[in-house]
Amino acid sequence: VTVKAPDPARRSERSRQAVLDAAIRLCRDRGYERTTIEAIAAEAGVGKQTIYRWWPSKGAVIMDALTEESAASADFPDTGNVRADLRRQMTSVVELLAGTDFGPLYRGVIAALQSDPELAATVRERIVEPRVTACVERLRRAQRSGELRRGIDLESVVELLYGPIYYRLLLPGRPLDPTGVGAMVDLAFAGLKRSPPRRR
Amino acid sequence: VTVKAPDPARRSERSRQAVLDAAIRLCRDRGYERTTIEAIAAEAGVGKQTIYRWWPSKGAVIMDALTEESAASADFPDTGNVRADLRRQMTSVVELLAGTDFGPLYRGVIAALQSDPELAATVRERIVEPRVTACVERLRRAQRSGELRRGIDLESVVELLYGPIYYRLLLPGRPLDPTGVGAMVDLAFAGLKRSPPRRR
Amino acid sequence: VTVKAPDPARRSERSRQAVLDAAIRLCRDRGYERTTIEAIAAEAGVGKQTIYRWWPSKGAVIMDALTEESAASADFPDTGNVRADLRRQMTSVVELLAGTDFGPLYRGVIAALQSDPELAATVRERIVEPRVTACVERLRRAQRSGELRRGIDLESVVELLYGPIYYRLLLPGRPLDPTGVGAMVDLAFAGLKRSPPRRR
Amino acid sequence: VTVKAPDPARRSERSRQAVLDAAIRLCRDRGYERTTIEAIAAEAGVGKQTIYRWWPSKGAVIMDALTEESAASADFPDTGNVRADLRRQMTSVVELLAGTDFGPLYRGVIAALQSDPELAATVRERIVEPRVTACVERLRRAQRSGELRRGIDLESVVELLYGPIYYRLLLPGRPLDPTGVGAMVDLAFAGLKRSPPRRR
DNA sequence: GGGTAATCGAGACGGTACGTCTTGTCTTAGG
DNA sequence: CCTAAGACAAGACGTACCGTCTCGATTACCC
Repeated sequence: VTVKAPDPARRSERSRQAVLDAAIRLCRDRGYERTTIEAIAAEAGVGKQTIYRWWPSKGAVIMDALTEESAASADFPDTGNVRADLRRQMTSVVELLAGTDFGPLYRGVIAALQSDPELAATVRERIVEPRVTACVERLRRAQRSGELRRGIDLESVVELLYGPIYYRLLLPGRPLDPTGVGAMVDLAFAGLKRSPPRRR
Repeated sequence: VTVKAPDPARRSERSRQAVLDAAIRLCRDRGYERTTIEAIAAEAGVGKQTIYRWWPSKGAVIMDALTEESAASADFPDTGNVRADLRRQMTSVVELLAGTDFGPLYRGVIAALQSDPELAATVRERIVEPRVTACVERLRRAQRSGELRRGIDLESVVELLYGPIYYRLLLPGRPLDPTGVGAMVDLAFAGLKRSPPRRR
Repeated sequence: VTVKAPDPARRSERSRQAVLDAAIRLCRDRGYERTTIEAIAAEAGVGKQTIYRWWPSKGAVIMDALTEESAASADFPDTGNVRADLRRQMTSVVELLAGTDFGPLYRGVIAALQSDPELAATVRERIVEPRVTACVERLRRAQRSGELRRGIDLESVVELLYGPIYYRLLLPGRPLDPTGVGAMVDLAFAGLKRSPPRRR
Repeated sequence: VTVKAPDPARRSERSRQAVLDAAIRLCRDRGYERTTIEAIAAEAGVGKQTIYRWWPSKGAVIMDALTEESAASADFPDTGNVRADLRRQMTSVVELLAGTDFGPLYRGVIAALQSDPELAATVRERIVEPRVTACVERLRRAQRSGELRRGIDLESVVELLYGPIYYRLLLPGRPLDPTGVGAMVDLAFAGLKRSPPRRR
């Protein structure tokens, strides 16, 4: 038995926009958790069925709304100085997460994704992977040009760079702060261990 | 009007245990999200009121259950070799998160905490802060003994170490894997940048 | 503003038949109440609009289907013996109601008509009145020929004859049974009261 | 597997009354068909679950409301004159059906019962059978005392008396009219056929 | 050791949202 | 212009849980 899929050609752009707008508006007003599909439909002036027809879950709606409003490209700058480029990129990521609606909404999506494999897949494909890939590529270029050590796993480097950001986004304690991101990148670059004294 | 607080002395240990056991059991069977207070009460053979009397939320119950079963101390080993100690410690953390029930439950708690400040505070106090503090102290000793560079913010180091773990715990893509943790610690120690050639 | 009436000349006979057939089929399978316009359209391979264009309600569709398949005339036999004619006629009515699909469908229509004046009017015109009129006429002839008492309201007689049938059709308890109809007619003819003893 | 039945001892009389009142009020205002369980719950200030817990269907609620407000006994008067007693009784039935809220509500219940066997059983037990039984008993006494012919099936007599009432209650055409009921009873008593001329 | 007060299991309660279903209208493409 | 198809706004359906409440029936403490 196959589920009858709706025909995307007949989709009402008007309703789609209304739903995404309403979702953003409600999340802003009452937060992700207290925003319901029921309320989104009412706020958007749309039948609930229209939402269920085109999105599998509330998280998916918010995901769409998120990628709609900030179609922020995953592209990395490449000025030839990888550390400067990473500082700039990570700082702008944190500014987005800490300074706009994006942060709280994204936190909600990540929370939802813990128990929603379909949403997890969407987030991976649409958010995580593109950025990982772009970052890895930038790092590879830096590695080739001798800015980075050889023999290190670049995906691990991505995690070393993004990990602390997610840590502060999702765990209570020190909330995200764009001003400290540069130092974090520098720390990752320099490493923890004491440099051996240069021989004179 | 003061809220009448229940008297802890009269609390039924039997019920408390039954609730925590039932919570763990249900979360294991159907996952955090699909576990309800209703079901915990039924499974534990306990009145719902008994749960609401002693815990503020489902997340708080799971938190208690979690800290009950793994009263894993936050203590850090100190063998004098900080890199080895960190490798051992981080590896055992990842083993707990990836190899036991703890991981999925903890993911659920972190998801819930995104919209529950009270739970967030509990997690910070009972889970995050003790470990951060213990880690910072171990790092400080290492810094004093010259194993670590001076002038680096130790809390940031903690985030650099734990960040990638939470990244892989909470984001879809590469799930946690205890075998790679050591390399990650090494990477953080060595840093990304190419070491300048030793002068001859 | 005038409602634009559809042009009957352009009506698709093919669709009309498909709808009526599907309606009968679905009512037979799942009963009147659980048959929906949605399902009729799907089963008939017809757009919903096509149904809404030509029929005002589900009840009207079933009404059409009913009068289509059993175009049973309302004509009364007239053999000169009114009691025998009524016995025959009422028995055949009950046989139709109790022995075919007609009964359950008709019950559904009568149920629907309680809250649908338009359907009520249709049923009155197409089902009830023709039969009442035919019955009254037959009774009038009987009255003239001296088989029936004079001075009795013939419409009331019709109700006395049909009433018990509808009673058993629509109320739970004794369901309709064609074998008892003759006795019922006899009872109506003879009346309840004890005949005064014939004088000797 | 047994369905867990709610405990009637814990039932809230307050809610029960509020539901029945609201049901009557809404049916009066918008009719049986357009009254929804949703609206009854809202109007009564009651959770929907409370309705679903205690009643199997909307029809059952209305049934309760009906038998609540008119706990009209099924008793028959017995003055010794059966025809007069029946005239009085049938007239008061018709007055109830034609002159109060009872009529429209009862029509709705009978409509619903056509596709709801459980409701049908309730109506049979609570409305139909008691009245049939009471009527049969009164008729039996009349039969014994010689007011009625012997050898006639008394249940059929009940149908002969009530049938025309339900006919006019449920079919479109001549609506119920209390003033004509007496004549109808007389007609049933006298029968249709011309009395044989008394011999001189 | 008897009174009394709080906790306990149980589960009904007023609510809210869920995800589904159907209604009757509207839109699109094809004949 | 009718048709098949089906998206749409609306809103009721019956279910699941929420957090509060009201019951008796145990406790466990105080006098």
